[in-house]
Amino acid sequence: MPSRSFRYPVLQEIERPSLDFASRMAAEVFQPLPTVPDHPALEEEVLSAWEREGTFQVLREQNRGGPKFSFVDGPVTANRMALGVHTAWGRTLKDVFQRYKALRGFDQRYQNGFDCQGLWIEVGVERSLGLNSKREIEEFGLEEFARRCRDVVVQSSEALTRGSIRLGQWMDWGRDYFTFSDTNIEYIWKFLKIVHGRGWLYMGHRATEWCPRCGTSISQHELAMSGVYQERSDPSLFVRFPLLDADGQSLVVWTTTPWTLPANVAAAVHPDEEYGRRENGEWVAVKLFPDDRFVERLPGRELVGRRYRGPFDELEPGSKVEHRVIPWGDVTMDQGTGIVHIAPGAGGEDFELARVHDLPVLTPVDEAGRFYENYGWLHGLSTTEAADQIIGRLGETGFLVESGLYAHAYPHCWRCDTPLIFRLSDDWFISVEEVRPTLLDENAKVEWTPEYMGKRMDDWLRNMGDWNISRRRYYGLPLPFYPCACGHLNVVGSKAELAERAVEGIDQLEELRRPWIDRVPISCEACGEPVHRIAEVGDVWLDAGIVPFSTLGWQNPEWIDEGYATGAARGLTRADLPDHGYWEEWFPADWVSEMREQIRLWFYSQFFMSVALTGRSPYRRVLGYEKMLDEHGREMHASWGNTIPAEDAFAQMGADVMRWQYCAQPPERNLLFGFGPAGEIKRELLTLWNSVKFFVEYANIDEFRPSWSALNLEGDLPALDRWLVERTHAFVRDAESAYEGYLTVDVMRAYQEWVDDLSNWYIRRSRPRFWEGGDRAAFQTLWYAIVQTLRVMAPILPFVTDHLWRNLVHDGPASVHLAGWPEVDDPDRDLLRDVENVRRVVTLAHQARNAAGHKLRQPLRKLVVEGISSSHTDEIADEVNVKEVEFGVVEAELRVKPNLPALGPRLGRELRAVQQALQSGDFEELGGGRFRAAGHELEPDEVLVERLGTEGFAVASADGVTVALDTSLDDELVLEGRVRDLIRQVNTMRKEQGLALTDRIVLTLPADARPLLRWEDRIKSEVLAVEIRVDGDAGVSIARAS
RNA sequence: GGGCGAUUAGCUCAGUCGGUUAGAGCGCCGCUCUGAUAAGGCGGAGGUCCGUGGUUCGAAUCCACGAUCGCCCA
Repeated sequence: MPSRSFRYPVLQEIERPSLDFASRMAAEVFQPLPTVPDHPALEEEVLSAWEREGTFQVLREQNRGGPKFSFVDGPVTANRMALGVHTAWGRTLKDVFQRYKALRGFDQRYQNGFDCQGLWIEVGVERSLGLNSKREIEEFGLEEFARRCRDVVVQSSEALTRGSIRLGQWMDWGRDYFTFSDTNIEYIWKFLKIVHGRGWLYMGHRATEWCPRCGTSISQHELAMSGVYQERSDPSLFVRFPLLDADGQSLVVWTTTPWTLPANVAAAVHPDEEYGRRENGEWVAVKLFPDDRFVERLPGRELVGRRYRGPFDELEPGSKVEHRVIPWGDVTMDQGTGIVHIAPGAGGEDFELARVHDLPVLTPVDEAGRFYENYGWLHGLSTTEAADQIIGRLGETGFLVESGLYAHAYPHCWRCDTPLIFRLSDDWFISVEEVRPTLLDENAKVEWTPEYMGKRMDDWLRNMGDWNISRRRYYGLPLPFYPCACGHLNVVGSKAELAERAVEGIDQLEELRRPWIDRVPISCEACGEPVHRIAEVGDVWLDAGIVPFSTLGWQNPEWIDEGYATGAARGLTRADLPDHGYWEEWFPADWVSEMREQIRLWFYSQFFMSVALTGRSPYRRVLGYEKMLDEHGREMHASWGNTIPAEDAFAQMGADVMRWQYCAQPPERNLLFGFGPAGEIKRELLTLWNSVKFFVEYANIDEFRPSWSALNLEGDLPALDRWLVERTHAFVRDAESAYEGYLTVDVMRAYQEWVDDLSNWYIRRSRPRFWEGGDRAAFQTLWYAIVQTLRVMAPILPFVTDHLWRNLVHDGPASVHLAGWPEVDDPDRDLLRDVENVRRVVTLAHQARNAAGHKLRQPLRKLVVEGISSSHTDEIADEVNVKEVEFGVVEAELRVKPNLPALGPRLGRELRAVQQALQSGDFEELGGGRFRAAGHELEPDEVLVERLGTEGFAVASADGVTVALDTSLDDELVLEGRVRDLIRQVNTMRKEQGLALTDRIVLTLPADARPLLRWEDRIKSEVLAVEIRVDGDAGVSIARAS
């Protein structure tokens, strides 16, 4: 191939910070590397270097004014006292892409956020205080309770920050947003007021999932959190409802919630399904009991309207109800009886049916899930306590047909794990109907990775109900709703408005929070009478969803330094409240990333709020990722002992290894995280480490001094060096497109292939050039390739890359993270392909050697290669240890195979005959690479020619390439083989005796080794011997020369 | 019940547009190379590509039906 003049690319020169100048000048040599890196130790060193040199600040300064990359961090709930390895996954991804964008010169905000309110925090405090109900919290005192909650946030945010820094995450620590700041709360108030202005806000009475322990309803998206649905056994009851107008006949219903039976008002049948009456008078759906005998059959619609006696009509609420049969198209025929017990006060769909059919609504249990007084003997019992008694009672009254147990997935409270019940409650909602079409349109513009997550969002947006925003709790956003007896709903939109309209109590308002805010009544804007706030607090996802507005200063007229640090956040952060111009610059986010369950949580809440306020999505692009499991694929549970605290992972594998594990993971699959995979990763990292170690050892010996500023050398490079440079450029390009696609897994794949090429081809091929020294091109090329790769991998492995960078780059940027992204030319793909071919040939030749039983140390005469050509004959000869490489026809039995992609379309059905003829050797050679078989003439590009073995040759074939190794030996070859054996033996001895690479020796050989002295010079130079002595019948021995 | 996805070696997973002998890593066995390597290379054992049917010269790949698992919704 034509020699190609190579030009080193000009690398971006960046002035390095002066504070490091002195220490750089002192480092005159490369620091020798230990055999194995101690990741945790070197990471601590790098962390202190970053700290000492202010590397992150320098980076931000360097990129100031550059193009903007807007990332908004989803807040992490500040309730845990240590970083978890699953949180570290997300934080790693966020950090990787921020670091990548920083290398590309992007200006970024780097604001971290904490979620500070809501049940998660409350429940933790309740536990630590030993409180177990809302009543006990109120007795404890809401003021002190609020302070305890804040303490949790303070401690947790410190712990999470420490862990994140250790992970290598670069954020603007100290300017974090805390969602419990008054500023954040005020922004939500503003949002709610706008929403109210559009008429979307309403108080609804509906059945919702309810946690009896927390005493609050649970929203649809809280049900989406992982761990909510758990397997559980419930009673399975078949219950008889006697028909009033037909003696001896009854409807049979099936239920798994006995406690709802006292609230029964109706029974639903499918109007179009067939129902049958058994001999004993029981009506059920025919389809569900196909083997039963029925004395009468009716379509469901003819049962509609019939009245029956309720199961607990002896209790006051049931006695007042006229129980009847209603039609319902959603009655399913897969389990139960086909007749559904309807209790509108205790079931979601039941409640909807009550509206349609104008049914009475019975609410059997209170906030704590206990029966109300008018339920007589059930009064005060919890739903589970009541179940047994209800079943017993049904047995006594003859209503019970059958009882058993039923295992199913049942929802539990996402925080306290209590089984949820359905309960009617008054909750505040935001209607979504009007904005739903815009939500769908906007979501279609968002680029989701993986794509199916966007579809999930779309499904959710299509099907979600109105947003239940109220919670009957304490430590949360105070909903600014002041309903007046006059019928007017006052919604306060800001602290200033509150102060203006306050009737009293404004002076004691420490924070916009219960209990202080509840002491501030305002005057009704309609009638002027004093009105009080409702007691409810807001859904935490309002807190997180407003972040793209509250932290960026939306509609804020003037920038306020540290203006975000208000209320409970005062003293915790120095975050500013920017002005509206800033918001315009940074909104919407270019990219956000969280785990998949956030689709219905944070991805949704901010999306909803943003579309409501601006008509636009708050983000352009999303990276979602799946779940973390242990290395065997099981869920991580503290009780199973398979959780890994991030602290342990930092100490035992190191942050880079963790980050590798996270980044090697395709986001659409669950991550199997653990120490086993970490061990593999450590081994893989070793290859790069050892490559650098190799470079450092010989560069020190050779006193090689790379120069960052003189990288733009011109001139021809030896072919192998040119190849490594092109190979590295190809890697840079591949990594670049992987990063741009937000797929770290592709960066890792490209890196692993590159390292293999570096270590198992370039370095292995080049070793003698480094031993001999003086080959500037070799050192320069290896240095260049490693240094470029460090830059590419710096976002993923920020510690080990910087550690190596600081050792290798003496006059360039002080840190790899300040070095920018390598600018490279398009790689020479022809050259890369050529070397790939060489490696294919070498692999085949090694196979052939293996088959022939000749060790690689034994030189052979000739290798013949057919089916491929290459200019790299010397390299092949050297790798295969043969004297001669010949490209041409292998003199051996032909094997011809059809080239299917070429022949298939042309021959169609005839192909099979040709294939068979070729396989059985029934073909004619026409010359020029053409063949005739089964009556068809085959062109050269329509066949693949391979060769089978032949006398005196070892042959190997694959994919149309054949190599034949001449296996005959002569005295000369045998002698040379012995020489190589000896060299290897001596070098092993050198190593065993601990000689330095540069030590010279005196070699003593036994007499029978005398013939080897024909190669004396070669032996001397390869084992660094100054003298070879021959000494009778002693063995081989060495001594260090003085 | 509806939707989405998956099912490939002992384990974890690749497998491009339908194409020749279905691959990798780890683990196991044998051999080998080594002057950076605790690595590397070569070979072996190990496969009902979930099943059935279809389309096609040709199916792990496309289509249909079914099974199992996971996730989401109800």
